[in-house]
Amino acid sequence: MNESKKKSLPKEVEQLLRGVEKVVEESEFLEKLKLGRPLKVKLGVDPTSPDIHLGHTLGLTKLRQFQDFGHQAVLIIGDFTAMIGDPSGRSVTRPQLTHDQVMQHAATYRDQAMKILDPEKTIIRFNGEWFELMSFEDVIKLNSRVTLQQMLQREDFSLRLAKGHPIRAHEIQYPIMQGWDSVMIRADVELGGTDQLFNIMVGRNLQKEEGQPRQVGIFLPILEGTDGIQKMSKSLNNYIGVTEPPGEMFGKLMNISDSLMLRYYDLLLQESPPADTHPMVAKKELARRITARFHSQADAARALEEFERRFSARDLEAVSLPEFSLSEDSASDVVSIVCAAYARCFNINKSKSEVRRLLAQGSVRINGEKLSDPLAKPELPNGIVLRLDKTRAVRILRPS
RNA sequence: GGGUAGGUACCGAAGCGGCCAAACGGGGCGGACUGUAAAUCCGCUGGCUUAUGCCUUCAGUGGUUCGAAUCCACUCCUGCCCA
Repeated sequence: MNESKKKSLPKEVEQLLRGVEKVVEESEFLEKLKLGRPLKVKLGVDPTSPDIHLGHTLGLTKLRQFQDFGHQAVLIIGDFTAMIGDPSGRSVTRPQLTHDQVMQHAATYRDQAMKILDPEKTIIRFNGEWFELMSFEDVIKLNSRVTLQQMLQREDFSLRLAKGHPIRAHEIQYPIMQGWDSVMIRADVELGGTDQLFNIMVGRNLQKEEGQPRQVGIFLPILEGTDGIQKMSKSLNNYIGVTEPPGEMFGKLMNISDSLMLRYYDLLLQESPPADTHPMVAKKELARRITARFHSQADAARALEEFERRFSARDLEAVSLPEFSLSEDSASDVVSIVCAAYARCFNINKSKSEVRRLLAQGSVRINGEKLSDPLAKPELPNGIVLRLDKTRAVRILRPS
């Protein structure tokens, strides 16, 4: 190791461990860094859904940091593990996906991950590469190294056990497979959320048995979803996707609670919110910066401006809205119009009963006036704004 | 394979022949108040060309009954105990 490298090491360690919740084992990590070669840093992702959200970005951002220090990032796309679904933190068996579905997700997933990682310096491996080749005999051998008790100690399983909920045999394969990935790529470091503790430890054990140096587990905090309580996840619908349009991303961020905002500052920006600032102002800043990260400064500035006009000044007229064209002949009632607007402009299927409820409760408005009569056939001149609910409105377009 | 307890709406959970589209809680949604925050309050939460109306739902299929989520038979699924 040369002199300059030696000097920069403390800084490197400090940065790489910033925002990290736990390291197993820190001393081993320091030893590995002193080896003076690029470390193989593994991050596994399961393409169980086509989108990645802010929760995933914690791991990706950390991986990027490793890349920037010259380490080798290995992104494992768990095409085989995704078919099982990680049982971590789950109280029910995940629905099983076909390999085709998984591969479709994987493609979009990779693109999104590369928004954060350096594509030139990232090795991408699919774990199907090795699992596909294993015989049943190999699988049995692999399984013989782990005891059922170890598996069942995990909270998610023991809870299900206690509650009498089923645990299917394939689910306990998951940690074994994830661990085997580490063996196959000879990982030096594996990144993961704190909920990955068990899975990553299995990797360590398997590596040891294979005579490899054990990987170091670096555990990142779990990002709460927009509800502020549960882990951000697609299935709980409390996520902010990295490909969401700027306006939506900004809006979702503005909708979080103040206490969650502190958390997001901490985890996503790795800093504290500005002192002596109104929470709302701080939140706008958070929303702006995160939006800028996944879009552009200009997009973020526009999102902020639109937000202020729309929600602070309550000026729907001046804001860009989806356009809903109404054909001349259709003298439809409000219910059908609103229903169609939801469907065409927002891809949301609302039943007519549901729309009637919204009407009755005063959600639908024109010029701030509530339209509560479902049978009404209101005047809807060209260009007028039809408010559907708190966050959605359309501009009516009539062919002239 | 034997025994036993179960399978109810997004989730948990009542109901155990008519008053059941199904209590209650959670979640979600809408409204009021706000900072698209929190807290609070009110309302909604199967569908339908608003109808003291009709249709589809209580694992599935058949049956008993004027009438079934509720009773019977078989099937499928799950937990627990035994093998």
